[in-house]
Amino acid sequence: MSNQQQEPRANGTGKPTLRDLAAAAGVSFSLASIVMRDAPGASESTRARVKRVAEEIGYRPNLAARFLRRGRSRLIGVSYRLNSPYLADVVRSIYAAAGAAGYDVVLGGWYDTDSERKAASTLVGYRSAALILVGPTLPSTDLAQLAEQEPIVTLYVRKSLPSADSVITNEHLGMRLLVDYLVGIGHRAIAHVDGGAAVVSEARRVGYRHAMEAHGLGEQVRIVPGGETLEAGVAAADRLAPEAGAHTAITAFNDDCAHGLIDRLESLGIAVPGNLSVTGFDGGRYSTFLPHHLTTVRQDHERYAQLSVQRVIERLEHGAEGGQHAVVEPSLVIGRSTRPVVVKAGSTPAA
Amino acid sequence: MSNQQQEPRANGTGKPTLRDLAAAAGVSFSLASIVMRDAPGASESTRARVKRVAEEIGYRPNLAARFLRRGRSRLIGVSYRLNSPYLADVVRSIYAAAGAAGYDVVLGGWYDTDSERKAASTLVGYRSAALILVGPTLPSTDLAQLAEQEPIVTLYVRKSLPSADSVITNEHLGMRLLVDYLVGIGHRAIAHVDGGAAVVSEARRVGYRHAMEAHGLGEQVRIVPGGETLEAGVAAADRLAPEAGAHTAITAFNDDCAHGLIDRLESLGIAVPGNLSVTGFDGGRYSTFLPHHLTTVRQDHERYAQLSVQRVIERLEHGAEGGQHAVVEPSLVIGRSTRPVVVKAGSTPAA
DNA sequence: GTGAAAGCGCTAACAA
DNA sequence: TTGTTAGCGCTTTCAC
Repeated sequence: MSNQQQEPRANGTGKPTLRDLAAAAGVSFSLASIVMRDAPGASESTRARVKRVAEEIGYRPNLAARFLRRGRSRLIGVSYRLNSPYLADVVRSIYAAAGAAGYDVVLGGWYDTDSERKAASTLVGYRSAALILVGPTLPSTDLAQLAEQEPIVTLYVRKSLPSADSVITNEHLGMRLLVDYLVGIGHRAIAHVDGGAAVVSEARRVGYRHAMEAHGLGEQVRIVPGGETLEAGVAAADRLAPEAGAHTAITAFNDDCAHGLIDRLESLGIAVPGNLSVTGFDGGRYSTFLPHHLTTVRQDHERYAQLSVQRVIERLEHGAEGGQHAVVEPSLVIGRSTRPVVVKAGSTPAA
Repeated sequence: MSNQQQEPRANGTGKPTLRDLAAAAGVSFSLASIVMRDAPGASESTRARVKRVAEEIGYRPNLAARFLRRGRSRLIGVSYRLNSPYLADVVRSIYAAAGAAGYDVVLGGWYDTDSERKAASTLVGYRSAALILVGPTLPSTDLAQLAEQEPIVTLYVRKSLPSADSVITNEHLGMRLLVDYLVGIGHRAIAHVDGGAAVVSEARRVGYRHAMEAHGLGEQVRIVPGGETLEAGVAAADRLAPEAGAHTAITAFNDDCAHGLIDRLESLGIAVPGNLSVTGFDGGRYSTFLPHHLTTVRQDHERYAQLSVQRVIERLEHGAEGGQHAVVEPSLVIGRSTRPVVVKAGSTPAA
């Protein structure tokens, strides 16, 4: 039918341009543009025809040109650590939330602080309108620099920057849920494996301490050096083994740490939860995973996504100020890594 | 010192442009451009000064403008399924390999076939020079359409398209390694839990069958319906339980399936590896994870990344034809989910 | 509905 | 080293 079988102009990229599309569809350049961006000003029939031709010749709007021309874009840059299944969940939800609000998402993946810096820089280079940094490890100075460029919101991590927003977990509550639960099933001697250099270590440590004190167990507070990895959990187990009898439960810094801890404890002949109850923290995809079925606290990743996107939109569209910090409440998940304290015959449960 | 404290022009985005940078640094527009793209033609001292000023005023090259102007870009689009820790590994390695070759990477995350289609489309919209599709689920028709636009290479999955490249696993070898190992430690009655609709199911199933036949165990071949998820593994365990005594080992379709299988078997009182040995397939980050220490085959994700990037470059820079399929050999990882067959007193090991 | 025109920020080639 | 220039492909405004 179309007797104007014209080939895409050799324009360097080999790909058809809007001008090619207009020619192929027999409409004006402007009309083609109107159709492709779903703007008003074209009849339904033309619209359908142009779209069909676009499909035929494989035309796709050049996003670089579009963004360039549009200036400030409806683009949210999302930077996140590859390789972390927990975070991937939230990224997925950000896609959904942003899409619903008419924003596009551009991803920047990273795996260490250097690559994170580069990823953020690239995202800014794309002239994203705002940045969502998922679990950033960047120091405040870098973050401050980014915050000067565009609104940023950090997820899971709160940095003390006047202009950055954040969505974070109520770490204290999380630890309290865990300790309350353990105390509720009879534990008293509960130790905590610390997160070391991890950003939220202190919050969890303090949360643990407060929760213990709230139960009048201040004397029982015991904090063991640890970290946020499987390996750190393994090392902590070695550290704990000599004093095995002294505790009946351990709150590990996070799920990975708990997994490492449990694995090593069992190798050392200390059964979990038989001899010792262990809890995690995070509630990611793999944490309540078979077969440990960790007792842990779960985070509602979708909520994080919604809050962060909402925040971005408030700042972008309603000119809201930065510096707000939303707090998400975690919830307790009871697994099989904990069990009630067995009261020895003849002894009385402590007060 | 710099008495030309001029504010960034209000250009809509609020961000400094190259022109602002040139003015702030007191150099010409062209020189600033030369410095920012590390092109020859500027003295070291100027270079340093311009870079410093760029830092000061927070100048970042507008990537959209740069790509637009450059036409065909040194940009590789990588589409991958969010939420899969295995794949994130390879994405990370693609970053490294691409970076080393002077390419940038733009990520497209997805979570179902629809969003995968959209992600791929966006990547093309960015005028990426080539596409690496990690574990695509897109049907061949979509892939063919993409392949018309630019070179594509599919990872882990081979589709029968004349123009697409792929990097895939030697599934047959993987299954053979597993079966050989099991037979070597005395197993004869080895069943296979199938992957169902998964793309590579057939290859693994056939690999299993061939390996069994190679050992003269064709009679023992038993294939149980399964799938690629934890849940599928659980269901398969239920299916296998009634005939528990009939097998001494199971090769599960993949690691997730194996995990589900083991977890359910143990709940049913069938110890792994005590009563039954189980193997996985994949070797991702979480598969040889504590505490199952699955016996499985591992894939060298870095190798996939290197091969795919190399392929992209061959096509882009040396005009190579598509349609090549690189095969990566997996390697056996011996864990704790398998153990030698215990020969019952009075019986003789079968021939 | 059309057609013209300006210009987003940049690269790259050129002459000075 | 500099300044100039011509676009990359698109959006958007305007008069027709």
